[in-house]
Amino acid sequence: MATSGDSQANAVALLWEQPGAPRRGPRPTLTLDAIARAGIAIADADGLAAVTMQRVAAALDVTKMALYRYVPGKDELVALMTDTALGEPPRPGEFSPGDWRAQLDGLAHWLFEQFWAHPWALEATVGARAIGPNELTWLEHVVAALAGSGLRGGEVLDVAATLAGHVRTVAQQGRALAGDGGAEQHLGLAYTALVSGREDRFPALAALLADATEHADGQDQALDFGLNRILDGIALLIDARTQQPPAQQG
Amino acid sequence: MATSGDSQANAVALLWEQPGAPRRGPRPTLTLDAIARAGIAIADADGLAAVTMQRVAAALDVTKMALYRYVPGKDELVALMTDTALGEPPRPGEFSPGDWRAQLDGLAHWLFEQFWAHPWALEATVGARAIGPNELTWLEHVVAALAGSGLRGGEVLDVAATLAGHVRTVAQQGRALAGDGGAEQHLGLAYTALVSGREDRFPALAALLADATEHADGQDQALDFGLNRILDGIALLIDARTQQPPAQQG
DNA sequence: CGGATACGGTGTACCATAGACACAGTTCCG
DNA sequence: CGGAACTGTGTCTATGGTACACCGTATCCG
Repeated sequence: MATSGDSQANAVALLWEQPGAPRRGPRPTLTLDAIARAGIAIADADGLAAVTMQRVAAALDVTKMALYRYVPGKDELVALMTDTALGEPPRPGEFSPGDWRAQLDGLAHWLFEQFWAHPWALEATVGARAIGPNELTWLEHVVAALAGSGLRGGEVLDVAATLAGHVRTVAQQGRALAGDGGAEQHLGLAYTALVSGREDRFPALAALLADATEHADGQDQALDFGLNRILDGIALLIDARTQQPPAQQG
Repeated sequence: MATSGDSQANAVALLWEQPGAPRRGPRPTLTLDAIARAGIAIADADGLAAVTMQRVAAALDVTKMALYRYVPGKDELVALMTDTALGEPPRPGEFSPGDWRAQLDGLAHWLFEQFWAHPWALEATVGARAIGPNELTWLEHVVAALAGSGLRGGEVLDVAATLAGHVRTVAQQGRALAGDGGAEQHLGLAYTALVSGREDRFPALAALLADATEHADGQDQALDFGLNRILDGIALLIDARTQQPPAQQG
């Protein structure tokens, strides 16, 4: 399992190729989808570290070496799991046509739900990685929502990145707390434990925590708060663009 | 190396405890800082996967088991590396006092530089993890910048999360391209390769890419673009708050 | 219809890695 | 000066990813 190498290229091929089939020899017992789902079940239950070739194979009643007939290696298996777990994003254009803000909001919430349901997907999508069909479809919908907004191409991609980044962060922070110990319900409490006894070193934080612990807002609020700030900022730009000669050369 | 367990608690202790010393027995050959720096050098050069106890130990001319006298395990070593690599954030209040926007902008850029210089830190900071002193200091500065802005405590933390999330995302996307193959200079090119031949499935994306490939904006622009949108959105909220009876009970 | 040919699953093996444990050398305290 | 605390080392185990040879099976071609 190498982080480097061209496992990325292999993963791309695996994620994008059709299951179209030259049939010869014995019928395969497994399918890529079944393998992915077995891995997802393990990762959902016990985390990404618990996903070993051995365990996935055992869940499918084959030996681990059998898996290598379907996936080139573990990296590619994880990439496959990730895109499968994501699932196909909804088409927000059908529900709120013309309302880019509602569409982006919906897409962000959907993405959050996926990361929330499969927190290991956060770990699986750091560093250089292959982009799967479902992930690209999500991006397609974001781009479609912003078509005709007056934003330039690069800007649209940047908007998508900003949205995805925020969703990831909130999902991660929520899971970092609810995930392992399960004891701490709010990020503030984790900070409070660290700041406590070091108020001289973190005065602003200490003051904030002393005042904020009562009306703790959960991760839902954290998602919407940042999301609304980001969408406000985008709206500002779009408004500026649509009231001017569109997009001066630059 | 277990992702689960209470390695988090151990890491917290390791990151926060003073090197204060009961001295007896032979003088230690190493220091936590030297170990962290050896690990950082390896991770910078060959990625996080290349950081093994063996290799870190070899770089310090000891056996790998000697490291276990200093760190409880590899997870804790990585946590230590991460906070050490981050380094102490600058105090933006000294340079632009009273200007929260300039301060947040500076803090975000600083964080981006750290992640850019140590891309493995992105991988090291997913999932449940311990928060180190430098990371908390960064948060302290963000909170200090927003003190007196009229934002509520939870909202301030959410702002910090949004900023950090955006920085992480941009750093990650930039590295995902520049990192491994080094061939692709812009995210758009990676997308183009995938969309190409599937224009029917990704029409909006295809149109965007066809039009946007020339004026490609690098990761610097991606950072500033999203950052400005986020800061615009925050400014909107702050303005609204400061022009009204401050913070109706929520 | 019968081999050739591909293909799928298995068993065995190898290597790298994280970590446990007992031991031996070293320094300080009383 | 003797023991206690501490440091680095050598050895060992378990686990995980993956290569390879083998054998059985289903399909294709003549």
